[in-house]
Amino acid sequence: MEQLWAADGALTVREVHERLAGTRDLAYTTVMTVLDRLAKKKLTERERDGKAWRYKAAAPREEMAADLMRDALDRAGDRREALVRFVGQVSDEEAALLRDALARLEAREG
Amino acid sequence: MEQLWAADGALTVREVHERLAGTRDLAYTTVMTVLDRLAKKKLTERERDGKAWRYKAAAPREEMAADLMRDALDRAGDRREALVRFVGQVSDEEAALLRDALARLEAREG
DNA sequence: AGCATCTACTACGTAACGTCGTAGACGGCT
DNA sequence: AGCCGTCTACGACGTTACGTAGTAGATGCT
Repeated sequence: MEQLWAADGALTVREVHERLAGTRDLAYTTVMTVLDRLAKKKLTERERDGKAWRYKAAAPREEMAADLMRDALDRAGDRREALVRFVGQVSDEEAALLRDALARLEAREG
Repeated sequence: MEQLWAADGALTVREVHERLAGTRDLAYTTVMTVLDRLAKKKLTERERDGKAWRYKAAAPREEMAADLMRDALDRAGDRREALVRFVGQVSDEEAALLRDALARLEAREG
């Protein structure tokens, strides 16, 4: 149900429901409940728009992924070991991306 | 229930149960069920030892963490962006560890 | 044969999640 | 004013995962 991230800005329940109508046949209230629960979990923010709520992702998909990676790392015990294993699993391309990201970080922080 | 990783090698249900007896007051069968379920999920391997099973972690805690990090990354959409955000969240020390791990990888793979 | 040990199977409560329905509030149109 | 459509709030149900545990039955030692 997180294809809401695929959509762009802040959407109302109706809009999300309409966008989903093509691929999935969901009740309007289903979409509502999900959006509401996401909001409760702070994964989504909402603001009033007339009588309706307008939802938008609290953080982009990529931020969520990064958060999950952090969580995983935090449960590792030996961080060094976990990181070593992680980069060992990663594709060459991803390793390059990582190096790049680290380089940028260094540049930004000195 | 994953303090089984804290223990070292392959343990039988009874042994795990005994080790846990100090901190948690669990029924023998509880330990058994958990170990069995972990085995079903391939998180643990078991081999016969007389009539008993002897369980050992299929992968160390750190490997599991690395796997989770991979999973998270795979759900990211834009990997580059996710990695950038991830290194942005990471502590200086962890960034250093990461750099180190990448350097080793490079050395090993050419 | 009897007893201890161990496994397999089942069960129960709780929690999260996807799915949905009903009830009620609010605003526009006639 | 009264009806109708739109939207929300809240509750509900099935499924799955998980922690906990009991019972039944196999197996092996004495």
